[in-house]
Amino acid sequence: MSVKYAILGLLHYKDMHGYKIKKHIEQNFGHMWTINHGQIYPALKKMEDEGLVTVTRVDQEGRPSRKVYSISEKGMHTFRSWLESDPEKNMLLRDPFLTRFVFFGFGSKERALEIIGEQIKLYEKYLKKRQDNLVRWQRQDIYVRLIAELGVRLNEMFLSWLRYAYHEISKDMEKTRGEQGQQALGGLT
Amino acid sequence: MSVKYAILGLLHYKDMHGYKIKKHIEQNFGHMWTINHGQIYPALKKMEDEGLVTVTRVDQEGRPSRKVYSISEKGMHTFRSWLESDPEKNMLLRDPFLTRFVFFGFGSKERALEIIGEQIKLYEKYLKKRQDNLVRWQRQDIYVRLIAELGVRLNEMFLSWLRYAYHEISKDMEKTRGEQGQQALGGLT
DNA sequence: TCTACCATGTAATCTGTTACATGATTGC
DNA sequence: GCAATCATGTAACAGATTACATGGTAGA
Repeated sequence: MSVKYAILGLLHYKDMHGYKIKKHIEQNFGHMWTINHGQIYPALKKMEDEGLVTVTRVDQEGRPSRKVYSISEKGMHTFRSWLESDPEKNMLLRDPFLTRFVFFGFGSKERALEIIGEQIKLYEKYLKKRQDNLVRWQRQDIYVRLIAELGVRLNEMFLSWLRYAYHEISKDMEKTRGEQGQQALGGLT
Repeated sequence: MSVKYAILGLLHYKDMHGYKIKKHIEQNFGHMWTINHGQIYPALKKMEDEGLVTVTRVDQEGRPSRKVYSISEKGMHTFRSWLESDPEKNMLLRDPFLTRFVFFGFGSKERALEIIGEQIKLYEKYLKKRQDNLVRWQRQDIYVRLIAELGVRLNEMFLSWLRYAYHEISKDMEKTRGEQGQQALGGLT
């Protein structure tokens, strides 16, 4: 369970509660790691049972109370042996937008441009967020800073590709104006 | 099941057997989609039961025989309604290398550089493959060509980041020569 | 008034990974 | 001789998503 080790890693920096862990991952590592709250709460509970973390309930005024977790000695050892051992696993990646993109040739170009336009807006928003991160992480741990830089570069590259794609498809649409239906299908390898 | 729709999409181009589908995805879409054969064979079977595809057994000399799948009318309709409908799902992304990278500060810099060096070699290999794809897809369907371009750009960006990271960490190592242990931990948000 | 955000949790379901199972051929 | 590639499949397990469940506050 890589979620487990990732949480243990984050708890090295500071104590956190489940909701915060999720927000933190989205904010800082969204370009390399996605997560649901349905994974975090059961994971934290299990880690508590295993003695890897300890909990303190913190009540708040006007807000639901938090369960703040701290890493234990045992948790640190567990984390360290994970960090030092282990052959790398494969990357897991599923991007529904790109999966659809491949097959845009079987639908209308107008719809394709519409969907690409939405992605552009979305990634413009992400880019701002990641640029903020970069500033915040500038004087911190070198690895976290490098990860933030990757986030910005990745986002910039993806945005520039999206705009290029938009442009290329528009061009192609003008070229084939008057014609209709699908393009000729290429011969797949 | 996005695996299902992706297979239906591929079968629009040409008939394929399970093993080929896997190879094809790895070769052409590895930068946006990873897959195991343990997903493909059961999916194909299920799709056959649902009447989305038809099968033909093709015997070969000196090799195991293949089960070649073709998309049916029903399969095309199913695919088309998927393509046109549907709000986008979230991206699923898990990169074990980057997850480890974030926490390299808790291990040794030498080990970090070693692991980064391995990734550089790996992505140099991938880059070659993706550049080959780009040439092969140059005159094909615009969307597939654009996806191939994304693959190359993504790979180039990642490689340049890896080299930059390697350099930055080396620099940092020299700066702190003589000192030992970990860096100061930054205050997380 | 309605949406978004804060904050936790569980259960059912859906997906993905790994190991087991088999076995021939090609290239180093 | 050994590893990789071709080719299919299943079963057990691990991991991820969604919906259900609850409920207050802040801002548009």
